[in-house]
Amino acid sequence: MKDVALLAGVSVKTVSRVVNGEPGASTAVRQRVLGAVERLDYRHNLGASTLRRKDARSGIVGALLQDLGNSFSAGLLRALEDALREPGLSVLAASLDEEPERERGIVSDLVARRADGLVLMPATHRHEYLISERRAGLPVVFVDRRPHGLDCDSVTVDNHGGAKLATAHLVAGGHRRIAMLTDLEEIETAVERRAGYRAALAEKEIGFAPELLVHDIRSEMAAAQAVTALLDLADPPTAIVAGRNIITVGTVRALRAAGAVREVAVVGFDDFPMADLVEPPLTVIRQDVQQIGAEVARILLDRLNGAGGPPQHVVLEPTLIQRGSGEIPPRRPG
Amino acid sequence: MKDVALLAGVSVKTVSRVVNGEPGASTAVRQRVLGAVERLDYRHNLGASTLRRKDARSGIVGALLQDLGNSFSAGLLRALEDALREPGLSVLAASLDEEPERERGIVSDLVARRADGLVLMPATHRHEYLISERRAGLPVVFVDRRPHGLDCDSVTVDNHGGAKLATAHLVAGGHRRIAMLTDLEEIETAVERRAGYRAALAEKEIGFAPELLVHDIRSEMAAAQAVTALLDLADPPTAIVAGRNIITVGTVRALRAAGAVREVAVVGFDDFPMADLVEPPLTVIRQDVQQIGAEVARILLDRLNGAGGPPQHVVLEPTLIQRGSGEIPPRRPG
DNA sequence: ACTCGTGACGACAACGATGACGCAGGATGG
DNA sequence: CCATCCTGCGTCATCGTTGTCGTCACGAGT
Repeated sequence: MKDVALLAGVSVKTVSRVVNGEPGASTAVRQRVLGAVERLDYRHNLGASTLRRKDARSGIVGALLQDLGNSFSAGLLRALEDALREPGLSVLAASLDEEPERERGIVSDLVARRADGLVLMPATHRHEYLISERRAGLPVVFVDRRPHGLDCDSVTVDNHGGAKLATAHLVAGGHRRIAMLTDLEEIETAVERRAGYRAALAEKEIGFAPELLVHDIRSEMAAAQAVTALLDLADPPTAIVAGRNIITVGTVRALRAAGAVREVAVVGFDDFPMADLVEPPLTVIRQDVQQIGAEVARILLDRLNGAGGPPQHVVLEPTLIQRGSGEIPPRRPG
Repeated sequence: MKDVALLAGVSVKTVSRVVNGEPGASTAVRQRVLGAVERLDYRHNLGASTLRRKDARSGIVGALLQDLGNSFSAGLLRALEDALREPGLSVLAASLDEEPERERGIVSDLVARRADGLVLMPATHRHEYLISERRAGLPVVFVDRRPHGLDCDSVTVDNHGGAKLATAHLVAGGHRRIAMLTDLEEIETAVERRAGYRAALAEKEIGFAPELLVHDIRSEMAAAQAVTALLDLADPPTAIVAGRNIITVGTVRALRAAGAVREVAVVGFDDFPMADLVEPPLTVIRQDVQQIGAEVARILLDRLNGAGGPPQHVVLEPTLIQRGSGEIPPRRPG
């Protein structure tokens, strides 16, 4: 910038004025400065600028999601990006992969970068470590999972209601032996979905069969193996609720391998792009990622605009999309 | 930092030493400083730090992809993130949506942020505007599309070869009336794929039928409509090469609507998660996003480590994954 | 002619941090 | 006992930019 000032024959402050489009520079000077900028390939240094400025917005928002490669996180990221672009915010995205250490590391990196806000799909279970950041005025919005030990905004989906909806739908279809497959015990959404499943069974007065509730399933392969084992039971399930994206895939794959794809009903949690083209077309519980992302962005932007008030906890209702796999009737025993 | 120094009874420089883990601070002083840091909730300011430092690495890499919500971009982002995490780099991700203006805007933002490097899946067709950045030492790696008017690293897929492979596979299956659907005329990968299709036809001495080559298809719906129109031809195609992810989806949907899903062969470009569960299972040309991402990261890290030398142009070969949809034989005429 | 306002611009300090250097005091070697 | 080195820490300038305030010229109003 000094060089530009020298070449244009003005002071650095004037260059600053021109670069920032501030008033107080005549057209002639402006032209000279812009010419010099061009000739010297000068680039404004945003870091130094935010350092000096009073309000000091870095223009960065951190998006700490579970896995940027899966369609849920990716869709959410995209929705966030769209809503944050207009106000001039950039998104620094990271995958946490359920690793608490990574979460803490990336959060502290973002704090050091003076991010304007954080969107967090936490891998940790306790969030007290964020209290000091919140007190310092950092807006944090939790997504998909609620904060614990920390009072701050969140946008979640009614997992309990969603799983209940799925299970009740199968019961209404005549099923009594309904299995459920979920992720790690310690993941909150998985716990809620299990609870929803049990609540639906209880409401319909169907006994809970422990052997039909399988958890700690972390991959497609694990899901497929679990399903294969379930089918080998003396009294196998006639329907399955798949607690998550990849579990649904593994489930369908196992059913297909067993030739049971038209015999056992399936309802998956989480919709995905080609679910209607699978055979049979998949009935799913859909969480609207667009809407989730838009809500998160709305809350974050409000906070950035100085909105005070108590934390908001938005809970969105998932919907049941019937496509066929969930409407397969139970096989008549014997 | 001043406050911390005051509370700990030392100079700011000493605080700096402790915070950065530099030698030259006794254990006693270190403890006092860390205590003060804790009490005052002091956070290191990375912006100020990189401003002052000589080497001035911001630790940010920009990833400008087409659409973070689609599985190709998302997978690529994930692969990049994984490779860049270890050397301590964060990824600032953005979707370009084929909009040249957006590309320029985001690039200039990243330059102003002093990003350490750029990964670019360009929406623009000419890249001279990056010459000055390159000269200033900014590493830029193009991905999926080659640079034009600029000599810099790139990692691409052999689109011509991939499309040729798909087409030849259908020809080998006995097809003669093979349609191809591609994206916008101006998108380079689409152009290459069309060329590969025509090359395969020419090589097998099959006449090119203009009515079977449809382009400027931008959505699932457009693809579906195009396919429906193709089926209504007097001499409809017996096989279709779908030039892209969403085109494949639209194609399958239209075939299904027409009840022709077992009559017309389909080979799609780009694999996706549940392609084997679709009915019929989809034969596709797969681009290995993991590998692409890893190559991009490798080149970028080399450049960051000061590797000189001429630009590298890595071209990866896509592979044909046979699953069924591409192996449907042609319907016997009449 | 004098004041006064206004617009264009510059001088200077400061944002938060670190590099270069300096200085005191104790350990070391001859 | 002195020269020398090392350790531990402080002082100062500086990174690139902008907020604050001052200066100067010029035109208008009386």
